[in-house]
Amino acid sequence: MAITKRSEDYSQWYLDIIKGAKLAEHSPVKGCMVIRPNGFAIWEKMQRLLDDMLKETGHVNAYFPLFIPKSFLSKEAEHVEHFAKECAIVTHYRLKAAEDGSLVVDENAKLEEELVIRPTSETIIWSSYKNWIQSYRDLPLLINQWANVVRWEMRTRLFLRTAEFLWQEGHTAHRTYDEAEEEALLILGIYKKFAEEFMAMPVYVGVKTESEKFAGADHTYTIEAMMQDKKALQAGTSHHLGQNFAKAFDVKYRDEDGEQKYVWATSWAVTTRLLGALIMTHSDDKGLVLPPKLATKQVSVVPIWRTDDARANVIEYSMKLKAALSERGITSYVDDRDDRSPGWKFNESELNGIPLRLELGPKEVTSGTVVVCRRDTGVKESFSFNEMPEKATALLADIQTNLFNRAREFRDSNTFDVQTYDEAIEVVKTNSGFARAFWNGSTEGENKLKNIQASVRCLLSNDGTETGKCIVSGENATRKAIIGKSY
RNA sequence: CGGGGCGUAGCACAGCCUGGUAGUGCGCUCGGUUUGGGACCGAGAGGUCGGAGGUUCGAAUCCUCUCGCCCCGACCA
Repeated sequence: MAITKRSEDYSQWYLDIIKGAKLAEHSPVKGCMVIRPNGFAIWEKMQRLLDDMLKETGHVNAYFPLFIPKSFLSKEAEHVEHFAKECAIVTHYRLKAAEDGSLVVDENAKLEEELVIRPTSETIIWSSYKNWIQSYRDLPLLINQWANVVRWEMRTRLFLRTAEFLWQEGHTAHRTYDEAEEEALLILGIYKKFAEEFMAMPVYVGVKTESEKFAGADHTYTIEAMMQDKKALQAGTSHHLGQNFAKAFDVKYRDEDGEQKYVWATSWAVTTRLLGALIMTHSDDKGLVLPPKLATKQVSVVPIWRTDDARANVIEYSMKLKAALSERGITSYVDDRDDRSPGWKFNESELNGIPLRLELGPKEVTSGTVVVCRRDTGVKESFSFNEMPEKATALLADIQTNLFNRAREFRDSNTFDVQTYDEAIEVVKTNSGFARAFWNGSTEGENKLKNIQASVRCLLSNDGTETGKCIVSGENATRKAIIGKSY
């Protein structure tokens, strides 16, 4: 059920799917995205689930300004060097009418200090933390915000890299390096769990190389997924910021021993890119495929009739079914529009990724049955009306599992363990997926990969039992790298 | 910023090479028949052919300029 239609032009294909399912579209504003209600509903559900996971682990939400004084950004050297290249800047606060009636910028309303529209909020948040943190008793500080950010990318791509995007960004402060490390790993685990259990998207978990890490971080953890065209997508990152921002913003606390110490920090984020990841992991030629746990409507009920009498009857049964499903916590809708044929409704629910479709016509009413069709496999079955709700629960669970297993098998069968650099190149060049190999983390090795548009996606976690030779330097290495092309 | 491609009806496109009444499919409106995998028939509405200039009796078509979009690279969640 994978993609066949446009595999040679995957990005165009998935744009078609998105358009068909009316999830999003390019905005009149260059590089930006309009998220339609259908798409936003999925994002809202993802937000809710992730927010719950964060709150369960002691995080709280807050909100910080959209505008950042330009000078703040320059306080952390690596940070500014990276983000300066892609900032939108507010320079004036007023327009006026020109002589020809058009609106022009009022040069008298020039800001003394320009404001940067946040590309990320470390700097504005740490300027607050300076005042909030005085004592070790104020730590840890575990704050998250849901917000929009702007990065003026040279090239944008719907969902995956828009000029403005929505995200959650966590910013925490801790007493010790180890405590910050624990936090960064806790979040990494939450991201992995969210991706795999809710999105049914398997991810490789690891650490970024020096050249790929977040600007201003000590080190960056990442979850990396494989899309159906075998390219990698960075799906979430968790950064250990060391004391870089604490020092840049002079955030110190008085410890138990009476000493003034800089705090240790983390930051972490996932974005509306996850919507793209979801689409590109599961969808097929018929349209979206949504994992049941993220589908806002899990079941579509299609009543089928010819006559008005039959119509009243099948709709009554459909409503009963919807109520029975609702009692089991399954969300559904009855598609009783009489200006669309059943075939049209079948196709539409598939386009929109509804995990289960129930068909209910005069035949079923007579026999006391319901036909059910699952989105992931297309398999149709018939169950008695009374056992349907129970079967639906089981089927939804099975679809959730099946989507994950299917995606994992795809990824695993397209990840190749290689022993030499040439083999790794071969894997990437033939678009066969990911190469996995020992890597000692040299920047020189990474630069070689750039020549073929590949990169080290992450260095996998290391249980210490296996060692080997780095495929670039030949030196001993303890970690394996995932190498591939990425979005 | 470099290299390609494309701008024609709400959407997808043909027509351009070789200048001569503005086309097709989907969608939309109306009428009828239909409805178990995107129904069918008939009638109808809808376009300054991205913009400006030029060549010509005549330009969607040829020439020049310009604006915009998409793709590929550098950049990136």
